[in-house]
Amino acid sequence: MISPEQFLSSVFWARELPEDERERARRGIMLRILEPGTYFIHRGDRIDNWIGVVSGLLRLGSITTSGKAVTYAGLPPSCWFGEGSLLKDEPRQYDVLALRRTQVALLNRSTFFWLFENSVAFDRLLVRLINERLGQFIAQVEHDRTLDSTGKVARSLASLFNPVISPFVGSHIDISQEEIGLLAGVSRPVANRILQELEKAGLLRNESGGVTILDLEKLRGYGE
DNA sequence: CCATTAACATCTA
DNA sequence: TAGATGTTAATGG
Repeated sequence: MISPEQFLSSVFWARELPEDERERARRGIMLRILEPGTYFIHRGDRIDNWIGVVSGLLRLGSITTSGKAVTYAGLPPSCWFGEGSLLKDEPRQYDVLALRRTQVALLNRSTFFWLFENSVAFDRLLVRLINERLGQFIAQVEHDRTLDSTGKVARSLASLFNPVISPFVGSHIDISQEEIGLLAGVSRPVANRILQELEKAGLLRNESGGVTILDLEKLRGYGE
C-alpha cells in the first residue's frame, strides 16, 4: 500500500476527492517499478488496474504485421491510463513498454469500480481525462495530415506536456531523439534537425537523453 | 523538394 | 563502453 504522503505527492487527483473517498482510493493503490525495455502490458492482456505513471516514461504502441514498431502516445509522469479496458471489460488493444526505469501506481479494479459507482468527484475526473484525450487524438490525426515535419515534432512534444492529462509532468522529460521521432512519425535524423531548430528558436533546450520545454504555448500552436 | 535508411564519427552518462 | 547525438551519402516518392 502507498503512504498518505506518497499518495498526495504522486497521484495528482488525490486532492480532488473528499476525505473518505480519498482514503478508500489510497488503500486500493500499489506501487511497482518497471525496468527499462520491459513490456508492462501486451496487446491482448486483460488488466485489472487503473494505471498511473509516477516517474519515468512508457510508450503506448503496437507492432505491425510486418514487424515494425508503431508509437501512438508517450505516457509521461502523472498520466493515468487503462480506464477504457476496465470499463469495457475488454483486452488491451495496445502494448505498453517502459522506455526508462519507470514507477507505476496501480489502482485495483474493485476500488476503481467503487469510486466509479460512488464518487462524483472521481467521475468528473474520468470524464475530464477521457474528454481531453479524445481531443488530443483527433488533433493528432489533423496534425499528421496537415503539418510539416517541424509542426509534427513540435505538436507531439507539446502533447507530452498536456496539463490536463499530466499535470505533474513539469517542464523536463527524459526521452531520446529517436523516441521523439517515433512519437512524431519522423525519422531520427529529421527529429534531430528539428530539435536543433526549435532550440535555436528558444522553444526548448536539448540535453543528452532529454528535453526541457521553454515555451509550451508556442510549441503547441506551431504551424498556425 | 523533402523525406528515409544506412553508415560512421563524436559525445556523454 | 553502450547508448545518444550529429552528419553525410545514396535513394525514392
